Amino acid sequence: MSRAPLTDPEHAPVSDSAAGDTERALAHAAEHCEAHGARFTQARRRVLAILLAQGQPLTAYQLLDLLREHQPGAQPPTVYRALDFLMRNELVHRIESTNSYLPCNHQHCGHHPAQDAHWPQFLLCDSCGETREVPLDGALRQALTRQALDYGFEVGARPLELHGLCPGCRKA
Amino acid sequence: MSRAPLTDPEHAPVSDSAAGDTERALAHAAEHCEAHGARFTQARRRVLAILLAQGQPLTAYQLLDLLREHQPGAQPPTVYRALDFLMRNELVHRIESTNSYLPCNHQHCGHHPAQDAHWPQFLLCDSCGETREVPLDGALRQALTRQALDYGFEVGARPLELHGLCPGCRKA
DNA sequence: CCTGTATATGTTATAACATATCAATTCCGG
DNA sequence: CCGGAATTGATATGTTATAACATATACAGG
Repeated sequence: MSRAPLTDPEHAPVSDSAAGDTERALAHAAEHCEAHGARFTQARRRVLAILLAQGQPLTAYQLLDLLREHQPGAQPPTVYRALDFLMRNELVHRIESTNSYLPCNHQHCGHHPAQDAHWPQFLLCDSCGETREVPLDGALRQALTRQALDYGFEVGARPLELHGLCPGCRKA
Repeated sequence: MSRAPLTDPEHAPVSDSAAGDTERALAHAAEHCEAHGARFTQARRRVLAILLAQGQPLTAYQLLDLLREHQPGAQPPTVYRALDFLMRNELVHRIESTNSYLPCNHQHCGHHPAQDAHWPQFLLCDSCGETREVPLDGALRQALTRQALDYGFEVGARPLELHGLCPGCRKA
């Protein structure tokens, strides 16, 4: 599993617009937590901020390294607890096939039929690591549900992880 | 991730017919390897035999414990090497979402259009752990490929892991 | 304001999953 | 039999994730 190099979220990276996006996403997360009676603490905010700033999935220990720049005493449970919280609150997704985490882009919220809510799908480039969250298409959802039912299984709304090549890497 | 208790493959379990199935599968594996110039050694045979006898996915370390009953000095690399070999030769699959391994049931071999060969699919019961390998249905494959293409992605033939409830657990 | 209770965090250790490295052995074609 | 390639043995380590327990903080109700 090769991963791209990282940047320091506090100092270096991100264009102005990306930084703006991060701020908006953090504000949205804070609201969302408030609305659900969940506490959006410093540690949780920092972890989400790092993920938003990176723009790519990170492993828990990459996150830990970045978190330690702000919070030198951070330990693995610090990160895993924040990730658990963020996942419970639909703010972060875990990618099982790469043991990594990325912010929810809310593609699957609101704009689609109820069935698709919280049933996101990921397109993962095996060449460059690009990870794209997209809403689960109705036809695909139906085909999935249908085939499982052919064997008597009832599928839950777990994210699908589709591996392949992104547009850029297909040409190259 | 809770896992069912295990039995000793050499002594206890399996009905006569299951034992027969195991023998047939081992014989098939031996042929298959011979045909490909691959060496189906004792260690590899044992690992496959254990997986076949268990009738459920096993983690590498569960396998290691069982393997040690025959081969007390076995170490993690012993198991992982055997698994790598068996996976390269399409005799075993890895389930990413549970870090476990199970024998290929060859559902996806021969009886289906070329596109589906080596593109198996798994139905996983989140309640009892039952794992079923089934051929990838044409409609589903098409829907997958299609949706990925909508975003410019070209999907590869990675197994799908569909979580949900098996027929038995749906009732309960 | 204080105090009980739930929630969150700090800290240490360890569990669970997987690979690197290098030496010794085995297999098999010539 | 010889020599190279594949396999195995053995030790160590890397990577991902959680258990366990102590401490701190938030906050509702008296």
